Amino acid sequence: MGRAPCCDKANVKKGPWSPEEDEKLKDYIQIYGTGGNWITLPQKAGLRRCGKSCRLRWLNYLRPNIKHGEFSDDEDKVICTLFASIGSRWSIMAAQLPGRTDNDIKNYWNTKLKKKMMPSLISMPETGKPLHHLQSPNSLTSYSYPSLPVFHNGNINISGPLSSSPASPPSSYMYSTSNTSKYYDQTLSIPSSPTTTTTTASAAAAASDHHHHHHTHHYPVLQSQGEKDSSTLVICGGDQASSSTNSDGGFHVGVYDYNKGFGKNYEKIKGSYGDSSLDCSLEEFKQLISTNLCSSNIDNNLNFFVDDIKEVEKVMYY
DNA sequence: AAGTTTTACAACCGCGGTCAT
DNA sequence: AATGACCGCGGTTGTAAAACT
Repeated sequence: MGRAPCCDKANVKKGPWSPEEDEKLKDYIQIYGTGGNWITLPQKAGLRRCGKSCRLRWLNYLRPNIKHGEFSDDEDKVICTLFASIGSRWSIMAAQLPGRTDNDIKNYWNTKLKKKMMPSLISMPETGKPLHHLQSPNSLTSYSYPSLPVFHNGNINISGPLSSSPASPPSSYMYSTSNTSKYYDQTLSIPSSPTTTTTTASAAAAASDHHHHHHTHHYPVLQSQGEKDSSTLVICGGDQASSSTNSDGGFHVGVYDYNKGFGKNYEKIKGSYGDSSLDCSLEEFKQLISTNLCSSNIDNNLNFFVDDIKEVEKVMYY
């Protein structure tokens, strides 16, 4: 037999939190902490809420040092960078952006950033062959590419820590926003399935998850290599970039120049450029990948892969 | 000014992994 | 070992505010 039920579902309040409830929760946690048990917390704090709801409210809104309001350009870039390499791992992104929550980032991406980026996706003429012929024959559980080219943009360098938090994840996982223009070799070590970690240390925990039974992938980050201040970004989101309704996994790709925006020679995807372009199917994105990478002016010196552990084609492209 | 549509974001839901009983 | 709750995560929904017609 399991534990006792967490709460009386019929007797808990739902919906927006009142200022009084906020105060109660804040006061309680400031005095007693969460005690590592959200389920008993609401009762102790005198709240008619589910523990899960309290946790969410605290983490996303009441917790100290939460940043609200506009995202900076640097934050935009970090989000784009991470989305390009790891997809919708919002909690990992949040770990790289002090004061931002995964929910914040998720909302920001879905409502603003995606729209900002997607209309400029380049769709090249369908002349390139699909990359399936380059697919790795092996079903690998781990990738680690030496000297991977990484993408960078004018401001983001993937190396040093973004924050100086003592709980910073390993530097191999960190992004900085310094303005120096250098190239770095970089892999991201991210478990294919997030493990149970604390929110603040999720990235570190994820990055150090090699011993765990989860598959650990070293995600290459793509960069157009060329002149020193190239700011071309190859966006190729992971499978989790898709909504849950996409059972075959999402894969987003595009080329973005932070200085100029996306190239102007994009074309409509199945004639649906515009608002509906945001709803491009996975196949369209894959096509985009194929055509872009086979025929684009992006340097061929790219490493490219898709995670086939999750039943998406795995491609290595050098 | 009123009605309609769009946007932004807080909160909920459901899932997978973990853990307590 | 089996069962079922807990936890954290990502996706989705609800709704108030803003923008538009």
